[in-house]
Amino acid sequence: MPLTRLRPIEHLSQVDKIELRLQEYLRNEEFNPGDPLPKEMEIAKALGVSRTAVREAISRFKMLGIIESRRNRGMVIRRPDVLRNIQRVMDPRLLDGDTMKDIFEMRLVVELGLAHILFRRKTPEFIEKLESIARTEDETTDRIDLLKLDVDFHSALYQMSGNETIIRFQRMLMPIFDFVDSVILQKTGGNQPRERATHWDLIEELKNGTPTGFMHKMESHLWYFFEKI
Amino acid sequence: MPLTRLRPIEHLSQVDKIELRLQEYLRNEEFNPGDPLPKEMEIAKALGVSRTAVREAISRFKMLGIIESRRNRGMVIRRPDVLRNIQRVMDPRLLDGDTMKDIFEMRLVVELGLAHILFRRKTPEFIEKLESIARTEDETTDRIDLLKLDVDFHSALYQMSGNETIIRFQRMLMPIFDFVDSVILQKTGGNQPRERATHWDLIEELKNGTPTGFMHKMESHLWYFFEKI
DNA sequence: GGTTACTGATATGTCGTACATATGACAATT
DNA sequence: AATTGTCATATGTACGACATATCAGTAACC
Repeated sequence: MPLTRLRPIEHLSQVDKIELRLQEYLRNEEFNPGDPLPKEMEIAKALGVSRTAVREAISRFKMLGIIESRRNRGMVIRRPDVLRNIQRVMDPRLLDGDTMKDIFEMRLVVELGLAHILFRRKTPEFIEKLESIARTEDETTDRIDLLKLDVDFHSALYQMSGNETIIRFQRMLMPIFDFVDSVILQKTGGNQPRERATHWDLIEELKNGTPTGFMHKMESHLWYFFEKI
Repeated sequence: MPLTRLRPIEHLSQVDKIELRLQEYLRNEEFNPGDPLPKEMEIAKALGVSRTAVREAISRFKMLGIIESRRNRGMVIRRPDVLRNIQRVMDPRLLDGDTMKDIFEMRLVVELGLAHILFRRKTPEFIEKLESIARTEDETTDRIDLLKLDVDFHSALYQMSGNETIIRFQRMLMPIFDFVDSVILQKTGGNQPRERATHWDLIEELKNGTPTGFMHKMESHLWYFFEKI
């Protein structure tokens, strides 16, 4: 008897269904930030469900930052913070290995692609900051401190991009980077190929070189990460 | 009188406070996917609040995909889908201009950085697909269709990366890309500089060239977008 | 006249309770 | 032994009640 023909019944909870309806309602009605929403009771009546269930569904949209409710005045559409929600979920414990690998690879992609923007936005102050970090690195031997300084250096590069979304993207993914870094460090025991470009090489290229040259240096710098992936 | 010294009183709702407590609880207890959570009533008792409020807070975590509740069996920690939550929020209407600009710039960064991965993962099948799209473009004159084919071409490149997160990242940002594309198209009236690298140039480079060469071509290809930003 | 204080309607916030119901474990039946 | 019945359980849903912040309009006050 071919039971594969019997598709399992979708059984969404009431709240799930309300969530879907609201989502579609929000899309179709073309709400803009600041626009008021109907009252909870009106929505409940319209959907034929209890206010409790509606509140649970709406609470979910509050988590996403799409809806804000002003006590006793009603609810309004909010301008959501795109990255906030990922940040909440960026926990190495909760993600599987493949996803983390992908995310880390994406970091490499972004850092390579960053070159052009950096040359466009670089200033003496930023260069000075990078040099300051590199100098501190020269005086540091502790492995943990060096890892932290490495993070600082790359963070400074993101900062230089001036792109707030990219900066927050990096900050958000930091837990994953840390995790992967430490795993790789553990695997390699800290041994690095000698031909690897250093932070000083990157700075020099940034000061007197070209975007393409910088990208090559960065590629070399990140090479052994590529290898590990 | 310096009223700036008076920090406004934080008045979080009960549910907001519960949300925060749960967040910290989840982090501290080091939950892994599949781990069971205490019952709603137990949580309510422990926090000294009503079950209703607890359910509203938990409902929010269900939105993020961190918690899943199995009817009458209890709640468990779930492996969240990192990008799902952004996707829900990626609505051009809800984002402000600066954020969209940043996001679009990030797209450019990613596409430039993609070069190395592409050379590593390219196959005859993917090249053929790109050529097929480019051929269709040659036979198309309608502006809207061309825009769609352009999207297809770049989507195919993302596909080639084989990185599921990057692919979904692109798919997720599609609404923004579309929006910005159409705005730029409107501004420029479709006029493009003649020296701009074409899709055929990119394909040729991908077949017989180098990652660096490809990046240069891509840079040229995307140049007029850079200009607009 | 303009500020202050009172008052009430309103919509959200919170709670308690009751009941529905899917689920898995265990018992009963053949 | 395998299927079916039962039962306790924890979540799902609903309703009603009250608390309370907020705003609007009104009254009182100097």
